[in-house]
Amino acid sequence: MLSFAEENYLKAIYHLSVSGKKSVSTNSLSEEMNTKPASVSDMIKKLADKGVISYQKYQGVNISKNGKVEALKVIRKHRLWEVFLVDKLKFNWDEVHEIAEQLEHIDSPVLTNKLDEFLGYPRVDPHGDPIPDEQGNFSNAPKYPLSEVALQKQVIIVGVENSNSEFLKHLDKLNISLGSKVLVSDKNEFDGLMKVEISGNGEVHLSSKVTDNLLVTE
Amino acid sequence: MLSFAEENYLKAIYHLSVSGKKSVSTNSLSEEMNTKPASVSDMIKKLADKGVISYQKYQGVNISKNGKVEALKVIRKHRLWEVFLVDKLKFNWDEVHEIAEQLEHIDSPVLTNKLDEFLGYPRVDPHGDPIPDEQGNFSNAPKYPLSEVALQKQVIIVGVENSNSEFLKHLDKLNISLGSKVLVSDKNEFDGLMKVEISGNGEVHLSSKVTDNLLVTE
DNA sequence: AGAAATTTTTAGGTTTATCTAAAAATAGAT
DNA sequence: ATCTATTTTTAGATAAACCTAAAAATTTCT
Repeated sequence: MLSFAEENYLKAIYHLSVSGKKSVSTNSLSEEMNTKPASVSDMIKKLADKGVISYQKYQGVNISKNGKVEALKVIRKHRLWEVFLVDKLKFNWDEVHEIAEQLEHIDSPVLTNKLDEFLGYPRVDPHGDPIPDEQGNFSNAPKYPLSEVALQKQVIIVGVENSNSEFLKHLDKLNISLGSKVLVSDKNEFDGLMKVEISGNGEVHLSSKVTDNLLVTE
Repeated sequence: MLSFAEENYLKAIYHLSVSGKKSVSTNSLSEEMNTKPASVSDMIKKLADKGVISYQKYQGVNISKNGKVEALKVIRKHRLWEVFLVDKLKFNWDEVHEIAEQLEHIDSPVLTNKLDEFLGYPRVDPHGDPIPDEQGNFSNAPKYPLSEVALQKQVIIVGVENSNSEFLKHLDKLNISLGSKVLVSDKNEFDGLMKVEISGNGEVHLSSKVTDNLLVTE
C-alpha cells in the first residue's frame, strides 16, 4: 500500500521517466514536487524499499515494472475522474486538474471500474491524454500540433499544448472541441494561417497562435 | 482548514452529540474512532484550539456552532457521494459507506454543489438520512402521527405532538421510547384502535388518544 | 587533472497522529 | 465520607513527511 505522498512521487517519477531521460534526478523531482531535494532523498529510499523504483546513490532513480503498474493505476483514476467532471458535472477542461489530484487517491478498484463503465469506457481524458485500462495498457497515438498537418488531410483534435481558459473559450466560440474532425483546406505559407473544415460545423480560419497549440492525431 | 483526522473526529463528535447527551466523553469518542483515549485527549485540544468544540478537562466535549457547520459540510458530502454511488454507479446501498468515507474529504465546494445538481438535489441518502444543504440546513424527514400509518408498515417513533409527563409515563409503561421501531399489525376503522408490534418488545394496543400524539417517520 | 560549481546525501529538527504506561481527577459504592 | 474503580490526562515514544544546514559525491570548466 502506498500513501498519498508516495503515490504522488511515483506519478512524478513516471511522468519524468516517460518524457525523456533514462533516470530521474533528485533535483528534477524536487522541482516537480515542490519539495526540497533532501525530502526527495528520504522519499526515494522508502519507494525503493517498497520495490516501485530502483536507484543508486547519486545516480538518480528508475521506475520498476511494478512501479509503472502502480503509477498507471493512479493516472487511470485521475483521467477517469477528469472525464466525469467534464462530461457529467460540466466543468471546463481547465478546472478539473486540482480536483482530480484529490480524487485520484480514492482507493477502490470496484469504484474505478464502475466509474469507467458509467462514463462509457472513454479512451482519452478531456485534455486528450490516453486512459490506461485496468491492466495499465493504453493506446498511444502520437500527437502533434495542427500547424504541422498537411493540406487536405483530415485529423482529430485530441488535446491542447497549453490549456488556459481564455484559449478554451476561444475554441468554444469556434465550435472546436475535443474529438472534432477537421480537414485542412488551406494553409498560408507566409504566416501559417489555416482554413479548416470542422466536420458538421462549417469552416473557420485559424492563426498559428491557435494551430500551434492544438494537438491532433490521425 | 481541518485535516482528514480532524474532520473524522468532528463528525464523530457531531453524531454523538446529536444522538443524546449534552457532552461527549473521551471514552465514547475513543471507541467510536477506534483510537486510544490518550489520542482523543490530544485531538480534542487541537479541535478546541480551532474553535470547533469547547471543553473543560475531565468534563467532556461540546461541539460549537462553527463545529456543527463544519461537521455538516462533511456529512453533506458523504451523503451526496452515497447517492452518486447508488443512483449512478449502481452500487448496493450497503456497499457505499467505506467509499463515501474517503470521498467525503474531497475539498471543493464547487464540486459538491455540481454533484448535488447532477444528482437532482436529493434530500435523503440511500439509507434515508437527510442531506444538509450548503448552509447546513436539512429538512428532518417529515413527521406525522402514528394514527395515520398504514397497516403493516414499519415506522420509527421520533417524537410526540404534545408532551405531558402523564403521557410519557404511559409510554414508558408500554415499553415505547424515542427510536422504537413499530409495525402496525391491526387498525380498527371505527375507533382507530391499533395493535402494534414493538420490535423486540412485544405487542401493544394503542387508542387514538395515544396514536394521535405519537409522531413517527419512515 | 585539479579547482570550482552543482547535485545529492546525511544529520538533526518539526509537526501530525498515533501509541503505552503512569499519574491525576471524577464517579460509584458501602 | 472515604475508599475503590473508572475515566481522563500527561509524559514520553514512534512513524510519516517535511524542513535547514552541512558534508560528500559528481560534474563542469579551464
